[in-house]
Amino acid sequence: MQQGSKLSERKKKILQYVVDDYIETAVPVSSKSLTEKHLQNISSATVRNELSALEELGYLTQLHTSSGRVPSADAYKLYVSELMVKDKLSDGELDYIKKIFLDKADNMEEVIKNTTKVISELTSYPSVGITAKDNAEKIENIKFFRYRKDQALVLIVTEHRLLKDNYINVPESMSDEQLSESETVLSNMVKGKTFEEICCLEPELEDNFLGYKNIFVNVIEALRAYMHSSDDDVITEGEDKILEHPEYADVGKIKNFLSVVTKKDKIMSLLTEDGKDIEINVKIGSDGYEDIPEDCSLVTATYSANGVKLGTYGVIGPTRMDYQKVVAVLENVGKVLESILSNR
Amino acid sequence: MQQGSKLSERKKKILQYVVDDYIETAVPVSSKSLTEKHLQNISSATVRNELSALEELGYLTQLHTSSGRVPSADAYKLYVSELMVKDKLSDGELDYIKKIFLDKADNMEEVIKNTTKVISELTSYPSVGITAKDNAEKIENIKFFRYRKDQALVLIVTEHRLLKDNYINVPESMSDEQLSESETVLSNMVKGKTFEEICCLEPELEDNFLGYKNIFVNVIEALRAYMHSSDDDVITEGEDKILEHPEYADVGKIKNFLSVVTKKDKIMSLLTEDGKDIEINVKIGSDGYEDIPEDCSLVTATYSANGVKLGTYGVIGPTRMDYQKVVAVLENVGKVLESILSNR
DNA sequence: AATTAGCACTTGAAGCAAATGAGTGCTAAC
DNA sequence: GTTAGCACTCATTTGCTTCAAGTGCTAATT
Repeated sequence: MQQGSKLSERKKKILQYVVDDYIETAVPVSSKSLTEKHLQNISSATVRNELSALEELGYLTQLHTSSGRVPSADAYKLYVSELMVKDKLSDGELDYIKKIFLDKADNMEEVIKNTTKVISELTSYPSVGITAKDNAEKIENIKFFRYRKDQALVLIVTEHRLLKDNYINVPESMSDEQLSESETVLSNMVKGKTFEEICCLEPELEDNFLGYKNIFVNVIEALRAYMHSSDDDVITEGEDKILEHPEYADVGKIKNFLSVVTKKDKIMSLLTEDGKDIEINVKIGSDGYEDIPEDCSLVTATYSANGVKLGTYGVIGPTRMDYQKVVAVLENVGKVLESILSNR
Repeated sequence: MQQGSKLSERKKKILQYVVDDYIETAVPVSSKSLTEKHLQNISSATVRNELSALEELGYLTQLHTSSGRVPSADAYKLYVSELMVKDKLSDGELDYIKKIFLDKADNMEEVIKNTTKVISELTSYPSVGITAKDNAEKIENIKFFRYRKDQALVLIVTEHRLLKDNYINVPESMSDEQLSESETVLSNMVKGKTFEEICCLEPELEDNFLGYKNIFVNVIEALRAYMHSSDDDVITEGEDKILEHPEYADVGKIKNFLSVVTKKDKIMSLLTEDGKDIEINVKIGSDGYEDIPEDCSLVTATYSANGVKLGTYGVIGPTRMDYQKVVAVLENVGKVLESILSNR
């Protein structure tokens, strides 16, 4: 990977203009257009020499000998990390982010859904996200709600979440009092324990369950299933936004794109990584990530609040993507999210 | 609207073959191909005469003078109601339906999600559905679960459902005992009442709330919000399946299609109607429904179990749609659904 | 040594005409 | 009522030319 500093200032400037223009117009950029728009004081021939050098260095490519230049994956990466002028969001956009999260920050599900939604709406690219599911998260309370003779909803309160999608079977012969008692016993037992610790319990082998063994087996089974289910943790939003970009005028490409975005396990593995707070990460398909289509980029940020990792969220779109906007949105969403969740 | 019986048997047969072939191949069908595939005993000239007559009657159209014939909206409607040979699903497909619903029939949400999912997967078209939200559904029980100092989850058990997505604010000053007492009072009060009755209550004006007025106001507010929210009741699945069909090779068309399918209020109004049990209903875009794109069809069925209407589900796709398969899937899903939910 | 003007060369895109062929409609015979 | 036969239509394909945008290279200039 090339170091940006190896390039002369002029080369950097020219490369920046090429990427700027290409992102804006989607048309390969020519030496002539560069001198007309940005570099009136040097001639197109000089620019051609520079472009040729940048091509040699691997930052630019040509579709054919007589076409303008197009940035390479390396160029985009350099652009995001060094060349790009950082964008600021408008006040309206900032207000929009704040409003969304203030309106609906009651439960984690809403927050997470809104995160991908906001990102997708403001960037106009499909967004993806994973919720960090923390094995070390402590359980505070467990409650059963029997809503049918043979079935109960299991409500689990943790440090950061309320889980309410787990169900267990309850023997019809069991009385409400017995169920309530088992709830108390189990609740006391799990209080302060982490998911990991609880999943490792082997109720079959223990004695202190006061006869509620099968209930406990069911609950632990449900917890294990929850911990190992990866599906619900991947959220995508605005997949159809990809259609609005000119490089996706071809149905084959759209299919290819969607076949990746809809594969939750692939998204999962792409987003799972140890990023620091709101550190922007760019992955480009043509750069060896086989789960990202050739002409796509994935730009992500990892969010935390109160030192707890919330998850990794980002945008997936054409390599020719409005990185200025995307980075600005990701950074600001992170800030708002953190500030809102911190003063809970 | 033409009556099928006005057509001679031979015309019906020919029209059926035309629609069959066109659905299969997506290519305008010619007199020659008809005589070769289906009508070896009559000449292509005779078929041409019949086709010409069917065109006169409004069942067929030509793209240009020297192209084959394409069915009109009327032809498709006649095809579905009279001409089409009813398809049977394979044992594998039937097992698939049963398995899905048996695995996850615990809660209504799952059932509903799986309904659209199964329909979409088996037909390979996008599916849509609305859950019948019955004003007259009776509430059996209400429970509060306080998971944070200032907030509680409201669990509502009705005849057919468990609602668990409503939250209320709780004054921090309120003790757990007080909340539990308010729960008992409220639960007794609503037991056996319908949503409609409860939404009409005016807690501000009543006295018998033992000082829990603001909790009750909050709950009723949440219930009203739930009853009036239409968003959650519309479910769509497999929108991307539309890409697999050759008539959607054009991105403009795809956009147009998605702009309709993603508008929940439009879907809502299209699906809201008084259909009988598993009665198949076909709406064709070019037939005056302005919310359906020109070249699209919407095929729906309304499902019930134990005499209670569950909702209306269906498929939206190109007018040139595999109606045989779609109708077979819709009918069978309805049957399985009914049988599973009836012996609860 | 860097810059630039000038020119030859490449190449995709656009436009056009001719050839192709699938399909119809119509007429006259069966 | 059916059918063979033929003229006619029209979208599609193919090959060809022209056009313009853009580069690379060389030689002159600063």
